[in-house]
Amino acid sequence: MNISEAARRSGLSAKTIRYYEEIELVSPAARGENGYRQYDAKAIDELHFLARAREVGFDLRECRELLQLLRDSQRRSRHARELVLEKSQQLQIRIDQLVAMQSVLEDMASRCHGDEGPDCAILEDLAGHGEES
Amino acid sequence: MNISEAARRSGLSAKTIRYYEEIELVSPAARGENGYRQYDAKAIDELHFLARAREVGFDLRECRELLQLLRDSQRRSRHARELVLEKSQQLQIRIDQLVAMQSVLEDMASRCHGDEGPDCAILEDLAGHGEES
DNA sequence: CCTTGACCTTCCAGCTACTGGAAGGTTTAC
DNA sequence: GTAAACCTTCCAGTAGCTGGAAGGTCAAGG
Repeated sequence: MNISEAARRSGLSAKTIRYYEEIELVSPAARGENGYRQYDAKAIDELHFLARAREVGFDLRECRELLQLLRDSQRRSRHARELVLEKSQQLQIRIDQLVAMQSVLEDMASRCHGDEGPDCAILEDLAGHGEES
Repeated sequence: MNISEAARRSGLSAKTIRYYEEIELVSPAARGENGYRQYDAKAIDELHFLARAREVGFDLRECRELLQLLRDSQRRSRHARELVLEKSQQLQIRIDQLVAMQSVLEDMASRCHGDEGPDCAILEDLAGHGEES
């Protein structure tokens, strides 16, 4: 199977697959006579695993760790679970930040006329006249 | 006022202030005899405005636009309001994504023993045996 | 047999928004 | 006098790709 088919099946782009090989996240693909990369089911599984791990928020360093666990028959599931719970906490922190940011935006928008005149609560807010925390 | 004091008052780092000048987000600072950058209250106001805009999620391109509005006495507050509401929607989309990612993580963690053995619902999930959407 | 289009290869550049660090000049305090 | 704490510029690196150029390969149609 060539790289574009591997891309289609794994959920990664061909570019990304080459990139993952370059940074040695996955082992170098086998090559056909013509120099084209060849992928078998096992290789696709690893690529798909990476795509899924990225989708739920793991960065490439963490993906590397997860992939090692996947390959290691001596692994402890506690290890994977810790990685997942830590990531979940990180996401929670980020979510809280975004929610807070959004509520500031909504508050500003609600106090802005949003008309054709220059008076604007938003710009006044951002300029921060009056509040210093 | 020197750059480190400007940094302290605006909420940006000195590095960031120099960077904003380099990319012409702010106009070049005045210089003292010794070549040091000098900041007055007006300059601080703009830097502080940028710090606040960044905090609520605007990227530098958007900050540039907001800064133009701040400076423009002919502005329409509708314009600023649109920017804010659009950004709020973008944040909502990102929040929804993160919440979905987190719920996948929590679900996986809940089904993993997290013990010293190799059996791991998380790794099985990520490997995606059985589901193809 | 030739061409056309869709593949594939490598390599280099660019994106966002900074941050770190080197090398060197200045100012201030003791 | 000297050490600490400023300041300057410039270059490199971060994350995770993505786009594009230049060129090789392959399958189908005329």
